[in-house]
Amino acid sequence: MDSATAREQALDAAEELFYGRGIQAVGMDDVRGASGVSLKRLYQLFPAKEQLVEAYLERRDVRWRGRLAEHVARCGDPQERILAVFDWLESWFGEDGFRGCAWINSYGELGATSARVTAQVRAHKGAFRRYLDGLVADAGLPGALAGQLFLLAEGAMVTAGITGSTAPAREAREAARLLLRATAR
Amino acid sequence: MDSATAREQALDAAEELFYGRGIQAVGMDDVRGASGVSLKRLYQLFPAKEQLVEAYLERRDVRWRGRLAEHVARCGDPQERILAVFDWLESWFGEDGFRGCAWINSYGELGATSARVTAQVRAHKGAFRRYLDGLVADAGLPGALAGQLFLLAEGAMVTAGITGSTAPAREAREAARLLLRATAR
DNA sequence: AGAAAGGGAGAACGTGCGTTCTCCATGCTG
DNA sequence: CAGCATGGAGAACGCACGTTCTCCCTTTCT
Repeated sequence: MDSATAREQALDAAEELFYGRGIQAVGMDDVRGASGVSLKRLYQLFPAKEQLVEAYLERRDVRWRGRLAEHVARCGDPQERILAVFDWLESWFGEDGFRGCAWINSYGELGATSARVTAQVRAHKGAFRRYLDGLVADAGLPGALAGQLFLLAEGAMVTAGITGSTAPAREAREAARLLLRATAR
Repeated sequence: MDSATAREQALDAAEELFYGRGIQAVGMDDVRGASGVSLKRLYQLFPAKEQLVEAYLERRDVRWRGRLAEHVARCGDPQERILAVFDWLESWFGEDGFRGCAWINSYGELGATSARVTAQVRAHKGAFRRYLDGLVADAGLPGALAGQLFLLAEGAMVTAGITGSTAPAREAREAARLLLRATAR
């Protein structure tokens, strides 16, 4: 088996297990079993578990923001694009196996012990925040709105994860709509 | 040493350690060292670590909601009371050792493996949500507003925890103020 | 064909930790 | 004083898991 595909398979298994069960609850042996990549090869590709965790978060970050941006870009109107963020959240919350935001969960698990994980969580949230900044600027709205939308989105992710409901996305969307109207005047 | 005070000392130490370092990163021996309560006694009081964790979350829930309600009750005006929630969040975020919401962090750590912890997180968030429901009803505002305020508060807690800044509380307060004005008419 | 390198399966090693046990000191009861 | 319960200190036990090692098979190069 090719080394690049072994890496992908390992990351596929790691993502499903880490996200679904939590990072600390998953052993390297579980990753081996789910991926079919032997322990020897796993440790060649990722010299320690922490590096597998980092690679998991990094790849998921790229994909997550890509999926969001792709969905949002389908909207032409700048204000609609802002609301489309919350529509996408709703469809994400409804996916099988949804269990909250991977970065918020990772922060809860490892934020106090791993500086690398904390840095990756901050980087991910910073990138999402800047993405919202861009959408708000494109709509010609004041920058302060982006922070408020960000908080709504984060609150929705956390609440959807804990309750298992998609409703927070719609509530956040409605709040965002009101804030847009109030801010645009 | 009295059994009741041993229990309090154990819980004091457990709370500081679990909240500050994460639950899984803290061993029963750490709790013993920090509390001065011997292992034998610890296991008499809490037959397993999970029960110590539950007692920690439960006691913190009562205290957390008590402190919030106490602060909010100092405001006479019903609409001001709603905004006072976010003022209290800001002072909480600024406390030494603040590291985000204990329940959100616990959910990230143990939500996938411990049904008891998940239930306690849901109970805590449900109680906070109902508290907001009450404040909104007292102000004569429509119930849908409470859900939006709840999401703002949750987003602020998560973001303050991850970034270590108190700013999310002010951003959430400003968003809440706008939603109040937009909803009140 | 023979040698050598690579990889898989899984045993082995070391450590951390939840939990229990041993041993001993202390203080109370008859 | 004898005896007994209580509790502390810390060793001991069992297990899980991150990491490494052993053994064997396959493939490839000469």
